[in-house]
Amino acid sequence: MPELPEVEIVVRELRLTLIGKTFSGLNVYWQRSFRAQTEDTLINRKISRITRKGKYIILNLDRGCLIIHLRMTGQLFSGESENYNGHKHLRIKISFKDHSPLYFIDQRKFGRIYHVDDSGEILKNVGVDAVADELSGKGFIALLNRSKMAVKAFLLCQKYVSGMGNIYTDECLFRCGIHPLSRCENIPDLKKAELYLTIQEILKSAILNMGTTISDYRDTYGNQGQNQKFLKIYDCDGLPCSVCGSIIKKEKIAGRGTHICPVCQKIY
DNA sequence: AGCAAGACCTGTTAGC
DNA sequence: TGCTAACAGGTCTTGC
Ligand SMILES: [Zn+2]
Repeated sequence: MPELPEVEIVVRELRLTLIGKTFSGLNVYWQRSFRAQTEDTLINRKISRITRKGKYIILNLDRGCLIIHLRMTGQLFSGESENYNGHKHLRIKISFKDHSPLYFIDQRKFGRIYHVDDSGEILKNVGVDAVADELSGKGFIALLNRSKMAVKAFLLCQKYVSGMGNIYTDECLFRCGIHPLSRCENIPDLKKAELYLTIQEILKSAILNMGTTISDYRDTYGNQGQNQKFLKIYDCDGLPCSVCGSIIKKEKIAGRGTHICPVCQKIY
């Protein structure tokens, strides 16, 4: 469910509610949702800093860190407004010394919370964050030049650039007129630069719109995003393309449902 | 190297 | 109406 913009919203909210808090309790209701990869205990650890890399949320503690990935249906609720005890999909409840809770709700059980000494092992195969300052247009073009992969698979795999998921990949490729099966290295340089700028623009405006809610996504207060109102290709199969009027089609590419305008998007 | 398919899960919807 | 198959914002692993 959540891609970079949705995770960024969650991270910004967690910074306001969790920084400085000390753990007092941990209840795990679905064992596989929680992985302790350290001998240390969470109780009495204090949250100092909260960061994000791609779709990973990193709670830096006074010793070690807690890394959270929401995968398809994971949700974090601060529990300020509502009580989620007994919720059908409650997998983990974290309590703090000030008695405030953090609930991890996850219908499909794909999400994970890891307690580790160091984030290095989990993040070692995750590429540079798509909206990080370290990723320049030049750097992005250099990555594409080194790959013979289909561009959709390249953007989804997280190894080179992290944070893009199925929605934003389809949106960015459509807006650039690039077919998802195009080989990265074959895309013209001008189009590679356009793709970089489009990714920045689409992801950053989705953050301003508080993320995309198709069905499950909510922020930590339970609010839906607004960005779904601005999607031009994702979930638009059967509708006319906003640019040329052709009927938008859907096919399976890189293992995912992929939305394409058969006229606007060229295969390179 | 790159790709496809299956696994991990539960719930909703489309089609017969 | 009721059953079944397909599908869903994501990784992982395995095997060609
Ligand atoms: Zn079109």
